[in-house]
Order: sequence, then structure tokens, then C-alpha cells
Amino acid sequence: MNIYDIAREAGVSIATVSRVLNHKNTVSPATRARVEQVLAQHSYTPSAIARGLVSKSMRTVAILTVDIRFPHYANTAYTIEREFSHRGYDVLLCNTGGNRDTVLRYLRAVLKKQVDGIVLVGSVFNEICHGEEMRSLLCRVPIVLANGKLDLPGASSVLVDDRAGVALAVDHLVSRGRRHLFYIQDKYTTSAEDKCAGFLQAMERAGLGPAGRVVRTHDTLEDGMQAARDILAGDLPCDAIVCGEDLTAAGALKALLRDGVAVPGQVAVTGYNNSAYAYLCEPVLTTVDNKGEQAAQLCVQLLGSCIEKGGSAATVTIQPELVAGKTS
Amino acid sequence: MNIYDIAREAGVSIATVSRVLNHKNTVSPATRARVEQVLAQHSYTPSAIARGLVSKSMRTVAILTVDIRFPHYANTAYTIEREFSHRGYDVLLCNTGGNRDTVLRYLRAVLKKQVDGIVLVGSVFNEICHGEEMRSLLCRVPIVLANGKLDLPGASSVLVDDRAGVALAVDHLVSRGRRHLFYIQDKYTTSAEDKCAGFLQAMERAGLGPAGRVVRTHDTLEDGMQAARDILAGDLPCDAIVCGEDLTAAGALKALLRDGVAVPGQVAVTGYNNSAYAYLCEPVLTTVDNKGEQAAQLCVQLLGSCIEKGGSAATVTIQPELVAGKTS
DNA sequence: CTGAAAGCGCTTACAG
DNA sequence: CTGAAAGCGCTTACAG
Repeated sequence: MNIYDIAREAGVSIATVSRVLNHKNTVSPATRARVEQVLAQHSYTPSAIARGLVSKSMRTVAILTVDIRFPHYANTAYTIEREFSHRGYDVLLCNTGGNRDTVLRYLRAVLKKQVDGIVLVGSVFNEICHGEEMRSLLCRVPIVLANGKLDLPGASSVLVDDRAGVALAVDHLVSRGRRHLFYIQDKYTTSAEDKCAGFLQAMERAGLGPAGRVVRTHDTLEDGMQAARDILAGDLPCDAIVCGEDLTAAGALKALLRDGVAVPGQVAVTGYNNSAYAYLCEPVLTTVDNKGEQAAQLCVQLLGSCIEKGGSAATVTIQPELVAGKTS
Repeated sequence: MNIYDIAREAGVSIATVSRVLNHKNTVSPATRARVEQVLAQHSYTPSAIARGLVSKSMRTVAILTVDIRFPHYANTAYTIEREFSHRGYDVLLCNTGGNRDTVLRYLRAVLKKQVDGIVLVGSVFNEICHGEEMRSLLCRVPIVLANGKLDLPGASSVLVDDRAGVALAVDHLVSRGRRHLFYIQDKYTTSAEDKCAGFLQAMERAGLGPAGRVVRTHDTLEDGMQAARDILAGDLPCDAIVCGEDLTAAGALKALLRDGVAVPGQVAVTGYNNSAYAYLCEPVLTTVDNKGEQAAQLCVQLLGSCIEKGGSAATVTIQPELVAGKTS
């Protein structure tokens, strides 16, 4: 059942059916009523594909993220989807694993479908968005990067001041009398390096530079556990562990509890992201809220205005906030 | 840059360009080489929209789920997306909140785009997929429901035997000497009712019918905490709490730990889903693995064969498995 | 207010 | 092996 069938049955031209469909007010009430009746009778649905071919837009955007199974990405993707849906766009989801070739594959696929815009979610895109083909693909359509800045025309950015975020955790711990802080670096993206720099800088500022130690591992529960055990088994004193992710912090906390180390009595622990993980821990994890929801909403606003008003690329920065739990 | 531009520049017809693009072997090597060179030179990308208009398929499927922020849905959606992506389909994500009107809105939207199939993820779809418009929309395209059965032609099902799943938890607890079990029902979908029935049935079978009590609440951490406190404050003895979701169980566990109740010493706790939440808890939660990944893969297989081979609807059932942690 | 016609960018019989 | 032409289902000037 297409627009020709409707037109024939209503005794009008396809142009008139199209006008009714698109609520143009250049149709007489009588004609409109007749067409609408036929439309309803067949519960006719216009083809978005045919419409897209003409209008050059499928009203679709793509989210390229790392892995939706991590709560922080899930939250961000959720909000982006919800907001775009309210604006009448459908959302393609792409879990890229942060893998450059996979990103290329997804970009080719969604660009073939002429998406109206792309949201990149994850600091990892800072590292993988280089190279000729990558850049030429990313130039074809408005883009916004959550948590990072792309050196491309037409690419907007929502930055999160992660350096300040970790500094908040350090200041908080120092103000509560902690002096021997360790940082567990669990990722190696731009954002993760910023966090680590924020740790060192805040320690320096507090006059505790030499006491600030960094341990490098990965962002899993097990790695968090192991890192905490390594720290406690070391020669240096430790009264606080600052982590780059809630998941790693949950691991550190778990190891300390199992080994009979009092938290926060002997050692304080802080996480990052203010995710469900933080709240699930017992005691509840002190963490840093990096405002995933707000970042997502800003992404949608920036990309939305690039798409609809042809606006130019913009950059906004978000300030994280400390969320004091019971582990500090 | 469209197929006409390429054709002109290569000195051939658009039909020949199309043949090269689609790897038809009815093109002479020389012509093919010339066309491919022009194609590469302009990094030409064919329009999936125009192609879709002709072929009647955009190679896109939609996932309608409740809320991707819940780990179980995130895991399922992740696997579905990954598998369909490998098969050359893009995936539209729709967070419906389990709300019937929202589901209708999303269905209309994705059907306009002529998706090749729809995956419904969540037992809640059992309750909301009725009514004339809903049913007529769901009939337009192959569908598969994860965790439920739709009474519709063309709708495949992947069922999870949740009744048996909870019974596994009960049997496990009873075999370890527990006698006074409580069940926290935290949802009211078909699946949730099945779980509760599984609890009562397993208690009956164990000859502990009268000792099996059910408490009704909702699936949040706070509600789990409150429910556990209510149970412990009640007159009836309690040595185990069986929960319908890991999140609720995490709440119950948290309340018990805070109130100084030994787990599993005095009271055992079990969850459901084998999610990250279970593993994060300390002690690690005993839970039931309802095989989200396997369910997702089966969904893709069933829907994939309906789409590609025009296969008919099928139903498969998955058996859950107990995952013993340290809370039982 | 309405319709005939062109065009969006492809694929696919059909002829040759 | 190759091309001219029709068709997919719409929207949008253009005329009237």
C-alpha cells in the first residue's frame, strides 16, 4: 500500500496525499477529510526510506561507544537515545570495543545510511581518530565527542575536567588528614592520563608530592583487588587509595575488606563516575560524579543544533563534583 | 557524488557501475578495473537509502528493551548488537521504559524505516503486547521476544525457565540446611510471577511449604534493603532470603551487613541474573545465571533465519544455572 | 486548492 | 559483456 493506492482510492493526486501526510495547509478541508479517512482505513504508513531519499535525511543518528555493558557508557547512551528520540530521531547503537578498525567499519556502515550526525562516547576516540580515511569519514557529517576534543572542522566537544575531578578526591582526602595517597591508574586514554596528572598535581599543591605514588593496572575488579594488595604489601605507608574508575575502586575495597583492613579506618578508597557500582559497595564508595547525564544532554544539544540549524561546532566543559560516601 | 558521476567519469553506464559495486561477475576485467579506479579515487560510498528503496531492506533491526542502564538489559542488547553487526545489520536502540505508549511510538517509528526485524527484550512485553494497533504493528515484520512468548504469527520466542531458576536457588539453600526461606518479589512481569511460583513450588516439594513466605516490593537497592529489614523485624524465623534480581539481593545483603547480621552465618541471600552486581558484592552473592548472552545469541539466530531464509517462528527454552557465591 | 512531472540514487529485467 | 529504461515511493517546484 503506497501513496498511489491511497491517491487512487481517495480520487486525488499523489501530491495531495503527500500534502495531507505532511500537514501542509494548502488542502481544502473536504479533500483533507476524504484522504485522511482512506489513510486511516488502511493504517497507511509512509515509507521513511522513500522520504529519506528525497529529503536527504533519515532522521537517524549513530552512537559509537566502547561497550554498553559498562555502566558509565550505558548511562550516557541511554540519555542520548532518550533525548534524540524526543526530538524525533532514531538512534543506531555501535559497540566498538574502542578498536580502531571496528570504528572504521561502523563509520562506513552508518555513513552509507546517511545518518544526520554521530555521537562518539569515550575518551578513547581521542586516540583513534587519526589517519586519512578516518578523518575523511568523520568530516562527512556533524559529530560530537563526549569527553574529548577532536581536531576536526564540524566536530563539537563536551569536555569533562577529569584533572579537576581527581583533584577533588585528593583534596577531600587530604582535608580529612590522609597523607600517604596512592593512585591506581586503570586506563590509558587521554582522560585517564588527565586523571593521573590531576592526582599528582593536587598532591604537589598539598605539599605531599613525594608521598603520591601511582600504580598502573587495568579497569577490572580483579585488577583493582590485585593493585590494592600490591600497595599494602609494599614498603611505603598508605592511608588512601584513589582510583580512576568505580569498578577498580570496588575491587580495591573488596580486597581490603577481605584482608581485614579497616575502610576507612586504616585506608580510605575513592572511585570515579558515581555509577551504580559506587552505591552498591558496602560501605558506600566515595566517588566523583563526572556528570554523565549532563554530558549526554549537552552532546544532544550541540549535535542537534549542528544538524538542524547548521550551527557550527562548539566546545563546552563540565566540572565534576565529589560525592562523599563512607569509604573516606 | 553519485553513480551517474562515476559512470560518466569511467565512460560506462550506471548499470555497469552498479554491477561492479555489487561484485557481479558479468563485467570484463578491464572495465571493472577502470570503474574501481574511479570509485577509489573519489572514495565513493553508495547510498544505502536508494539501495533500500529498491531492495526493500535497509539491513537494520531494532531492539526494543526496557532500560539499557540495567546490567541485564545492557548485556543482552550488547550481544544482540554485536551478533547482528557481524551479520551486516545495523541496530536501532529503543529504551521504552516498559511503557506501552512508548512502545507503540517506537514501533511506529522503526516500522516506517522498514526495519528487517525487531527484538523485544524483557518479560514486560508479555503484558503490553495486546490491543489492535499493537498487534497489527507487530505483525508487519519478523519478531523475537527474549524471555517471553507472544501469541502472534511470525513471533519467535526465547524462553528462560525462571521457575526452575528460582527452584535451583531454593534447592541449594535447603540442601545446605536452611529451613526458613523468604522470597522477595521485586517485579510483576510474567517472568517475575514465574520466579515466585518457582519458589513456592520448590518449598512445597521440599516439604517446607508453610515456611515459605513471600514479600512484595520493587527492584531497587533501597527496596531490597527495606524488605530485608522488614523480614528480620517480623515474628517469623528467617535463615535465608531469595531475591528475584541481583540488585534487590545486593540491597538485602547491604541491610543485613549494616545491621550486623552475619551472612551467610545467620541468614543466606541469593540473587538472580549473575550480573556484575553479584560479583561486586562482598561477600560475593550466590546467584542464578539466566544465560543472558546465550538468550541473546539465540534471539539473533531465530530472527536472522526468519529474515533471511523466510523461516517460520520458533520457540526455544533455556535452563538457568546456579552460581554459588559466598552468601549461602 | 490541485495535479502533472521531474527528481532523489540506486537495482534489475530485458535486449543486444 | 554492456546499456537504455523502468521502477522503488516519496517530495517539491511549477502551472493552472
